[in-house]
Amino acid sequence: MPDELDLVWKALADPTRRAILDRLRSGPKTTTELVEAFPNLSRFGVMKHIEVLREADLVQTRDEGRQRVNSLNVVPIRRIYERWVGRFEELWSSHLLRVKEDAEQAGGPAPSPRRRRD
Amino acid sequence: MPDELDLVWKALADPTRRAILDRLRSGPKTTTELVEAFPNLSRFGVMKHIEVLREADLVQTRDEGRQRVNSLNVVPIRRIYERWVGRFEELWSSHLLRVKEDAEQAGGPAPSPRRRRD
DNA sequence: TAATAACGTGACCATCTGGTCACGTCAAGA
DNA sequence: TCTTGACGTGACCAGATGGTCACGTTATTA
Repeated sequence: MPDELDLVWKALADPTRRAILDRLRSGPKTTTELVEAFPNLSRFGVMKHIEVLREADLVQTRDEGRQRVNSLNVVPIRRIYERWVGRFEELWSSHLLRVKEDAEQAGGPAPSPRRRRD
Repeated sequence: MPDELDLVWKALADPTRRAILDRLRSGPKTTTELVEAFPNLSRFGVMKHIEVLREADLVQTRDEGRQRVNSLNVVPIRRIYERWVGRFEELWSSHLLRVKEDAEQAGGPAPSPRRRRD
């Protein structure tokens, strides 16, 4: 059952597209600026990725003269977190509860929840 | 450039696979139990999805007699949150500052982003 | 106006992906 | 033992995806 965030998930599935979003975190960029950031891809390749991101509403564009400015839209990422990742977050914190002594030693946010002794 | 979490992203890109993970949140399930949850798919279709999830380490399996028990592993989801979503979270909270009133309205069903520490 | 720089479109192709099926293996119970 | 039920493997197919290119349009600037 594809939900309405499916386009977003599909867009995020590609490493190049995630890299583009990473670049846009520091601020809007023109298409050529983005293209130059990926020397191993052609202009069209990058443009296609931008288009996919645009259809997922992860990137918004506005034309400025003869160039196009692409800016990041964080809302869909937030939605994915709220509606999906968050529910699993509850689960991994309850895991922490189960192995509480461990968690309190590790100090919580430490990336060492590897222990699953059940 | 595909990072080591690429398999996880790719696995999450499919709505059926996300649905499987959703089912596993309530506890481990045998393969046939999962198959029965998706009447519109054949057994092999579901099994292929499980295999993809297994390769991404999102699902762990153990054999019990002639049946196989599939259980959820939240660690990769947590990693994705920590290494990727979290960085955008900073961005959307600064956005929140900028359009604060809007954010407080829209923040309804959100599990209140309590984790903001780095 | 002419040249160039920035972007868009459509066609095209190889590979990946989601799905099916035929057939085979292994374990439990009559 | 023989049958049945649960799962696995490999082949196969249609459609999606990631990538290229030739060519066209629009806007700046000399």
